[in-house]
Amino acid sequence: MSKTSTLQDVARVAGVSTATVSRTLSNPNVVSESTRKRVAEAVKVSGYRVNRAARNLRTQRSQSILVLLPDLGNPFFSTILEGISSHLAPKGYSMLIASTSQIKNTGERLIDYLDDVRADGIIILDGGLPDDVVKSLEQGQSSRTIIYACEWTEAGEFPSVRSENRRGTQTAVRYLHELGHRKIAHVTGPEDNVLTHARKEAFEAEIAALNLENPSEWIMSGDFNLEAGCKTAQDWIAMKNRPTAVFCASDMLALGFISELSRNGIKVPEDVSVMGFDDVVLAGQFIPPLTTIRQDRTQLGERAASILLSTLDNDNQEDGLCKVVIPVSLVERQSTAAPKL
Amino acid sequence: MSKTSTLQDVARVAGVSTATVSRTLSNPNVVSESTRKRVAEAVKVSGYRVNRAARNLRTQRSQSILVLLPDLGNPFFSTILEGISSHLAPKGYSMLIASTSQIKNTGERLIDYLDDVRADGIIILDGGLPDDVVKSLEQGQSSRTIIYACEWTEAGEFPSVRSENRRGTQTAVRYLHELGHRKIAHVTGPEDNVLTHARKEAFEAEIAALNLENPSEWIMSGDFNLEAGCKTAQDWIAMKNRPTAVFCASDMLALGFISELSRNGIKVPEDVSVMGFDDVVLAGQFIPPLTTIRQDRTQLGERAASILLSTLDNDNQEDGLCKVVIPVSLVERQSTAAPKL
DNA sequence: ACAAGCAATGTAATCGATTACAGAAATTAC
DNA sequence: GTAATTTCTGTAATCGATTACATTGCTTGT
Repeated sequence: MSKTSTLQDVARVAGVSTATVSRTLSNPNVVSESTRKRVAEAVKVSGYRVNRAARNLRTQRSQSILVLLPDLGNPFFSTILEGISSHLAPKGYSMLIASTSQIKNTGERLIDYLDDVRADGIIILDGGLPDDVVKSLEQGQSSRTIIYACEWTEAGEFPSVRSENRRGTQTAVRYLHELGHRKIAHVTGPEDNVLTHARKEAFEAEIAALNLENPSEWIMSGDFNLEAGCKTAQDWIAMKNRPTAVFCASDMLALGFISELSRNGIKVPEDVSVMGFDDVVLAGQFIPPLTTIRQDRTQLGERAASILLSTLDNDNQEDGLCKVVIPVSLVERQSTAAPKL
Repeated sequence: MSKTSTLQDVARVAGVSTATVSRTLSNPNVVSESTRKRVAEAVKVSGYRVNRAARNLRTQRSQSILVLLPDLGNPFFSTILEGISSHLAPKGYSMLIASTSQIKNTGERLIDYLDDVRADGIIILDGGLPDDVVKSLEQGQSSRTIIYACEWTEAGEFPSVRSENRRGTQTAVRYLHELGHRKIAHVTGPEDNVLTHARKEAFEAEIAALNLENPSEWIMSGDFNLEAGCKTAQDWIAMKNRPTAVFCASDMLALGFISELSRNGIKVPEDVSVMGFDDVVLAGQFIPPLTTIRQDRTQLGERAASILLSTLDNDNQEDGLCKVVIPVSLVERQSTAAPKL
């Protein structure tokens, strides 16, 4: 029916050339006041909308950013997405989403998104991309239009935004120590994850610094999810020499841990103190409310988006490979207490 | 440096015309065996990747779908997204994400995404879009390329995929009734939501059918989140004539409800039975594990995507305004029990 | 043997915006 | 008054793929 009108149509109505219309739209101050009005009017009557496909072809820009997550089903990431999106939308950028498992399955190459003119940049929330994929991304100047958020990779050089994982862990351990705990255990995240390593190393360092007991069974390997928390709680129950406090590498772990203990009649924090990391919405409402280290996930997303956009727009190379670290904070709730005598 | 190669380049290498290359790629069986090989070889050596922007312009298709959510930060939707994405990716479609609040803020018109050639179709997860927005979408044949998932709208005619909200609610009430409860309350979702209405009406209908008591204070208006659950729990506590069972319109509500009760020393299910709706990951791990009505959110997303894609591809008009309803099921856990005598 | 049909390929128009370049008009300089 | 600028606008090339139409050569039927 009424096909959407093109620049041509607007030009005809306004009685000017398409070049003038285009200029009026993208750079109003180079045309005269009068044409500006005429064109504005013509745009209005014809209901003109720029055709993105055409613009994208000509400019070789897509005005959209690809966000890569390890797992779409995991609610942990939604807040980060919110942060990213809130920065992108006002600047006219769209947000494309894909999961890394998808990428692996379909055999798509990430770099294609860029070459393709499907995306102008990529925000990666998954530190676990295969090395060859990362290497291929690193080539050319494309590495500048890629940024890691939350997680990062050691397989290549990319700008990144992350939380203070070390300081957060240190804070947690010290807090437990100050409560009087001397037997502190750690439940880690998944084996091959950068966050897991960072937090585990920081944990061990702090335990050493405080001169605390550290049998190897007190480092329990888990995952970031509830199930792993339940499983490791079983391990804790089975221990002869039980730690009086457990620092979990994620809130979900901690919640699973607590819930499994509770099913076995063990009380938190009376019998054991449990801490998490993240401060997900639920942490404050759990029973008991969870003491945890708060990561500002919204800001994580916002900063990543903002850095990416600024390098895209100004292509100011000086910025270099920036690495931004977002502060974390201790949120004291009721899952922790002084140890029983 | 090495600019990505174009169809022209491939054509030159293979010694054929661009038309032939294009045909080989999109419709291999119309070219001869020998050219097919030559072109395949040329594509490989030149590392050719189709330029999406160019293709999009020519075909007036973007090979991407816009998904609109009410609130990106809400983890409820991530599983639906997972379902959508898993269907889109293998078919070569990308997934664009925007939140409706964004749309309202930036004053963007949704229809533009379609006119724009930014998206070929839209999946809407928010039944609460302003009426004028919905109306504008309904015009033209664009209404066919829009589908509501999970929620829906009464302001226009669109295909949709939803869960059995009525039957789910009925199941919940009957289950509580069979446990022996005669005083059953309902905590609703947010005021203006279609799911809220559907569940509330179904609740009232079933209460009437079972001939149960139904004072107005037993319909408590809430929201879908934890906070509302806490607030309404206060209301329950303040009641003189307390219901012995509470059916909440969402799991988050139920979890908030339970956690607030627990803070006040009231035990679930001993003192009151609480049910939710959704079956979020956490429901099974909460203390106590939550009895709830399970919605298959992955399937919700998958079906929506699959219907949308099939109308896009075949544009088989016969399908008409389909309305798919996905079954729900009762998940019996430990937040419900027979009432105290 | 010749028309008709088919298969494979090439030529060139096309999608709709952006922008380099050029030209016209108006302003300023001296 | 003429040259030099500046300001504004138009012409036309361009981005890279797709595809209608034309062409060529070959098969097939009678």
